[in-house]
Formats: sequence, structure tokens, C-alpha cells
Amino acid sequence: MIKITFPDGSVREYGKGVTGIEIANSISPRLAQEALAASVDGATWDLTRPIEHDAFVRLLKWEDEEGKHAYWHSSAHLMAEALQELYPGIKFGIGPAIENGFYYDVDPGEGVTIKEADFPAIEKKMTELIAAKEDIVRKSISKAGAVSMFSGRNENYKVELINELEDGAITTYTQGRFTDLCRGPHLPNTSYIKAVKVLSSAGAYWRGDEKRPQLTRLYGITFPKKKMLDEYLVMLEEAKKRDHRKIGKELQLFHFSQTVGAGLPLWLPKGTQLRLRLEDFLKKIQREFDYEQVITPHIGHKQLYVTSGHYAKYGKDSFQPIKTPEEGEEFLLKPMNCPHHCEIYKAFPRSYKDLPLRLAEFGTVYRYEQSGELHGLTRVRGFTQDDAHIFCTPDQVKDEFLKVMDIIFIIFNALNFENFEAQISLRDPDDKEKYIGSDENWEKAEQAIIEACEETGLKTKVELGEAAFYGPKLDFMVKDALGRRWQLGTIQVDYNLPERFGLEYTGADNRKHRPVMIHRAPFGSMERFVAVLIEHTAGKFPLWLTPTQVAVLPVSEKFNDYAFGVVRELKKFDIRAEVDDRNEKVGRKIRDNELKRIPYLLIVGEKEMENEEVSVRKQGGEDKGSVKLRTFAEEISREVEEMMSPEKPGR
RNA sequence: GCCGAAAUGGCUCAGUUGGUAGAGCAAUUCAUUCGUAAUGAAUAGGUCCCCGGUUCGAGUCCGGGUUUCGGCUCCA
Repeated sequence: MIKITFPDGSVREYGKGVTGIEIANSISPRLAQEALAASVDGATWDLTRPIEHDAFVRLLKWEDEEGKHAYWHSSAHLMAEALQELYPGIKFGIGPAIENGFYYDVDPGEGVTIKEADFPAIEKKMTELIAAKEDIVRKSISKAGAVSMFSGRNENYKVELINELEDGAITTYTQGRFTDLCRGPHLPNTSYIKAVKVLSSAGAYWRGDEKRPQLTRLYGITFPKKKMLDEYLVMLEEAKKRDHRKIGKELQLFHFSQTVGAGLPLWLPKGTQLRLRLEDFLKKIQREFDYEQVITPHIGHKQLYVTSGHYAKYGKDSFQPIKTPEEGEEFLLKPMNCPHHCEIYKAFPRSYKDLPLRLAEFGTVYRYEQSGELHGLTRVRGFTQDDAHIFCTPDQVKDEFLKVMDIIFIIFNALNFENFEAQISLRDPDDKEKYIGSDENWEKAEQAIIEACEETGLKTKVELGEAAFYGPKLDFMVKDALGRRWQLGTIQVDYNLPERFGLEYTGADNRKHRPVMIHRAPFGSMERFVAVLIEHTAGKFPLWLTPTQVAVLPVSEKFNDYAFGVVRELKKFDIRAEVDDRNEKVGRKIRDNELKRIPYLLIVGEKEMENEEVSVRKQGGEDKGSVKLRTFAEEISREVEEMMSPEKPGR
């Protein structure tokens, strides 16, 4: 007999070799029905895998990440099995569960493509295999056995994976005629899967290496209930309505012209108002934090970037140099502002008394992004960074770093960005060649970031190998409507550029010292920030009114009644829509059909309506309470004041 | 850059086996001045992304390019 301990602390005895599903059955039939996998001493196991000794066991259900993970992983196998039936000779790469669903990378063979039109057939086959209720069977296999099994089937991708595994730790899972190299865990059989959907296909390089063959990646999702799948698909549709590209078009915030060029956004009047509000917001905060605003040109001599090291690193993959017609001098469109700011630093001899020197600029930069990478406002070729460079003494680094974090927290608070993730990006310790600068400086910089994060209690994720080539960084990531992560705020410690530019200050000891540089951009770029802001706030109510008389009222279906009510009240104040009316009028009254059709509404109104209390009514006239039309400026002032007041720390 | 999909009036989309383009909304004009999820009538608006090719004839078929979308790779 063995002792099984449960999460509630209770202990039960079972025969040696008892399985998760047997344990579940012994507790309740309902649990047995809902259990998907078992957590055994912290590791996730198949429900059918025998437990041989005393263990702590937790039964995992759909609600548990690990349970869902096993479910989707098995679903990936199910899809693979279906593909094997439909495409004889198909070869498999890897097929993991992901945040929402799963994918499988496959090589269908020369000349064969799997297209969207083929998805229904795949789904149908998957459904058949579900109906067959095939057991999913785990088996340990020797490395030699695994190699011979998969090479016999010409599964070169699998063989490559096996060769990297240790003998003795290799398992396969078999269902029906399909056997996959897999660590598991998996569901007991295919019938657990109730609703399937193949979502999309895409090319994906084998092992993420663009020099290796490209496989077809099929994305799918499954659920234990049909209704859950339907809800998921509806949710996806809803999310698409919040897409900043859609809203940006509807609200006339920005525009892309094929003639101007891919990835080069045109900011329309309304979008510009929105952006300028955000810029003013940050400028105001920066004044409080003793930043100084500077302006630098959009191009710089090639030598500037040779000095900075950027030319050697990115020269080939950038917009190519512009030449002067007479002298043949080469200039680059600036891909970043730091070298210019370094030259500003160098303009005068600096004393330790001048530090920290904080130079800020809304600097527009141009980067040649791969054509397939462009994406709305979130990934463009010309964008404006809310950039600043802080030059300080090594002793001041941590304190300055903390102050920058304060600024980022103020912004995220003001705009209700709650679900951000913070990522510390460090150097890859195994590939130091990729980075420039001394080991000592890298370690100092990495330490400063880690300590600063610990001091603020910020929850961070550490990623090795994600650092910039010149230094480690702390990035703030926010998800868009469809759950894709975008980097917004960034803080980067740099010991390298000061070295390359020979930056100096005279210390209290009357000797020359090297300053440390901190790059920071709380928004990241105005383009990306506005994009994410739109997606983040769309559908919530109320959003804001600004002193420049711009109101963005999100009107999702869910809030339709509210917004409609508010807009009707606002009409009393002669709110006007369409500033760009051709008849020189500032605008005209909003008409009902405009309100009804567009899901979001940007209104330009009279200044008097600021701070006005308006009642929000449901359509039938039922009172839903009142909403104060807050001005954005007031909100900002309040935030800044609160942050600056001694009794209330900013974070 | 790579794999796949797409591109038709300002917007959202129809367009059947190749036979010289349609709708709804928006716009404009007139009437209406409250109509609380579409006030009425009329008008105007399109090199069917671009360049070639096949054909008597191409929005439709073929080739090349551009842009966009979903991913991959990349992201100073």
C-alpha cells in the first residue's frame, strides 16, 4: 500500500500502482469525469500512469493551467493523427500546447500544401478519431529504439530531437495508428475532446531558425464543451472589433498610404490631438522630474553610428545612407536618438555637479523593418520615441532607474494599464560574443536593474539572451486585443556608449570619470502606445475627455445603451462631430445614425462642457446614474500632484 | 525576408462557367425640424491595386510587382 496526500491535507491509502483516474473515482464520480491529469509530487502525470510510491497528489481539471495544457497537448496529437490519416508521408516537427490552444508544425511533403480550405476535412477526421475513443498509451523507449522507430518512418525532425535527449528519459505516446515522441502528459483517451477547431495555418521555421526548412504550422483549439468553443469564437470576433487598425480607420485617427510607403503612418487631425495630449502629459511629468527637452535632426553623419557601434551591428539592415551630391558624404536617417544626445553631452565639459543630466526628446526615428513584420501602428518604419537619456554617475544609476520606473507607473496608473508584464532582459551567458562591453560593466548594469526591481517589489520575468547588444534592459509589455504582447515602456542601462563616445565628467576628486547612460522611453513609441491604448481602453467606459475637446467614447455593444445615453446628453452642449467639415464650419451636430452605426465615437465639443456632470440614461429613459466628464488634464495634474506629495509615494 | 490568404465607389461587401460593374451605409441637393436604433425624395461617385500576357473580349484565367492580413524570423 502507498499513502496519497491530497491538497486539503488528508491522506488515503491505495494499492501500489494506483492511477490518477482510480484515485479520482474513489473520491467522486464527478471528479473522475472532470479530471484531466494528475499532479504527482509537483509533476504533471497522465491519469493512467501508475503511482508506485507515497506521493502528494492533486487532480487537475480544466480550470488548472496544467490540466488545460495536457488537454490541448493531447489535442495537438489528435490533430497530428488526423493529418497522418489524411496526408500519408507527412512528417512531424513539434506540437505543443500554447496560451490559447495548440499548434503542430508539420512537413506535408514536397508540393503538398495544407490550406484553410482543408481545415473542415481535418476537423472532420479529428471528430471521427474522437468518436473512436482511442486510448492514449505511454511507453518508455530506449534511445536506440526511438531512433530506429522514427528513422524507419523517415521522421528526420523527430530523430533530430531524439538525438538531443538522454537515454532512459524517452517516452512515446500512441493512439490508434499514431505514435509520437513525447514527454506527456496526456489525456487517457481521445474522447475527452469534445469540440475542435483548426484556426489557422502559417509557415514556421524548423526550430525557429530561418536558415532551416520551413514547416507548416497549424493552429487549433479544442474544448470540453461545444458551447465553450462557440463562446471562444465569439470572443475572438469581439476582440477584432477593438483592433486599433479598425478603430483608427473608423475614428480617422491615422492612415496608411501605399504611395507614402509601407509602415509610414500618417497621423490625421484627431489622432494627432490624441497623441499630442499624451506627449503633453509626459512633458509635464518630465518637468517635475527635472528633465530637459532637446531637439536633434532626423539624420546624422554615418561616422556618428560607426562611433556608436550601431553601424557595424545594423548598417546592412537599415535604410541605406543618403549621399551629399558634391562631397559624397554619407548620412543615415537616424534609427535612434542616443548618439545625438551623446554629442549634446559632449558639447561642454561636464562636472559631477551637472549630473544627473536628463535629456528628453520626442525623437522620430526610422528603421528598416522586414516587410512581413509591419503591423498597423504597432510595428512601423518611422516612429517617434518618447526618448530620454540620463547621464549619471555610477552611484546614481539605481536611484535614477527607480525614478524612471516611477514615471512608468504614473503613466500606467493614469491610463489604467493594469495587466502589464515586466521583463528583465539579460545577456545570454553562453553567447557573450553577441554583446559589446566589458563583463564587469555588464554585471554592474544587470545587478542595478535586478536590485531596482526588487526594491519596488515589481513582479518581473527574467529572460536570458534578450538584452540589447549594448546593455541589459527592463521592458514593460502589454497585450493587444488578440492577446499579442507588445513592448511599451523600456529602461536600459548602458555603460558602453559613454565609452565609445569618450564621455567624461570631472569628479569631486578633480579627476575624469565616465558617466553611465540610461536610455528610457515610458511609452516606447507614440505609435505603438496609441495603438495599445486604443485596444486597451476600447470597450471600457468612460474613457476620457480632453481639454482640447476631444472625447473618445467607446461604444461596444455591451455599453451601447450607456454611450448612447451619454451622447444624447452631450448634445445639449452642442457637441460637434467631424471637425474636418468642408464648409468651414467647425463641425455639425451629431446625427443619430452616426451614433447608431459606429461602435466608437470621437467627438469634438465645446470647451464649456469640461467637468460637466451628465446623467447617463438607458434608452427607455431609465436613469443609470451620472458620469462626470473628467478632463484628461485634470486627471494628469492630480496624478502628478499625488505622486509628488511626500506622504504618498508614487508606487 | 519566408509560408499562406487577400485587394472591387469614402466604408462594409456582392459579382454565378471570361461578355464593357451592383447593394447598404456615408457624401451632395431638395423637402422635413425631432425622428429617442435608420425622416423622405433625388443626385453624384469606380483606371475593379499596378504592369505585362492569353483571348474576338479579362474584375474574373496566367506571370511579375505593390500593399494589407495571419504566423515565422527579426525588433538598436
